[in-house]
Amino acid sequence: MKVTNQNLQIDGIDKEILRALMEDARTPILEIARNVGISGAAIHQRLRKLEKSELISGSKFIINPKALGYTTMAFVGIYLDKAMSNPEAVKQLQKIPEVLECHYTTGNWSIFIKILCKDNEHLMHLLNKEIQSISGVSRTETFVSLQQQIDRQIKI
Amino acid sequence: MKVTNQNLQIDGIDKEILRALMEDARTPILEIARNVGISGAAIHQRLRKLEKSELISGSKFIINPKALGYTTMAFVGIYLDKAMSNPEAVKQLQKIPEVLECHYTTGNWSIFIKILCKDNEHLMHLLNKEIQSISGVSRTETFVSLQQQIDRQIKI
DNA sequence: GTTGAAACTTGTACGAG
DNA sequence: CTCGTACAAGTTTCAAC
Repeated sequence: MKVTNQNLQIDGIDKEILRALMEDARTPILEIARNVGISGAAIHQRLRKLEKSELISGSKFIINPKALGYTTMAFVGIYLDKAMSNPEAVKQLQKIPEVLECHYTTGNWSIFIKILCKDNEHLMHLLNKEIQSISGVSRTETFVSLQQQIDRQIKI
Repeated sequence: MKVTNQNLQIDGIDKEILRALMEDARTPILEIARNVGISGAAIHQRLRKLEKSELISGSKFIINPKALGYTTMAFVGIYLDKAMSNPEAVKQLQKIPEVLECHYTTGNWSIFIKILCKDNEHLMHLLNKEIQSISGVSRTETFVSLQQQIDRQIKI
């Protein structure tokens, strides 16, 4: 079965390859080849095709933030003064390493971010000192994640 | 119960290893060794130590959802009826592949999720058909991410 | 902790079906 | 698109420092 998305053609074998690598980026090509039942060279060539298309945007080691003492995740909705340009605020947020995601969203807030901190004190410092001190930020609304029950990529 | 290992000792070399692998999980050990200036065997041993500690929770290929036609990311705050148990709702959300993250948060909402969809029609379907039909869900509030400007892991 | 070397496994290129 | 082969490169183990 072939699925066409834009100009990209991904068949079942490509999906197998991606699924294996999405789970563990260091899975050897030859191991995938054995599981799928075609030669390593074929897998290799398909991988190159997939990389050349923009389907694969990289591979990453995932570190466990808890092991580093980062136990508190929170989402913060940020209100900006009308005069304040969004890109300028993002530039400032970029400098705060605890900011993991930053979105320009519809709705109440100008900016919506995900942050990771060590404890409540750390969270308070981030909110009151780091984020509130960015010029243009007028107000924030914070939601602490008590537990993350799902964390995954889109299914292929 | 396992206690998070706070007395983990990470030196500069470990950090170099992690930084290289966080950027590209397929970076060869020997390449890291050359950059750091110690032998491949030493890097290998350190990596095993890091993997045995719970600092590394895996490695993943990152696929670009846009190449699959998923262009719209949104956050949805979900209100649950008081009678509804959170775990049951999460179980239902787990079945929806477009739900990438699910958090139990403080604040207005019982559940806060991140979803990825192909277009506005798809988004509407998810909200009105998939999510609203979960028993116990009373109301939702949606924030569409028009642009994601930051996406990264915690700095080490 | 680190090392180099040995033994083994993978990655990659290429010609051919 | 796939394969087999062949060589380069990376991984893993281990005795020894």
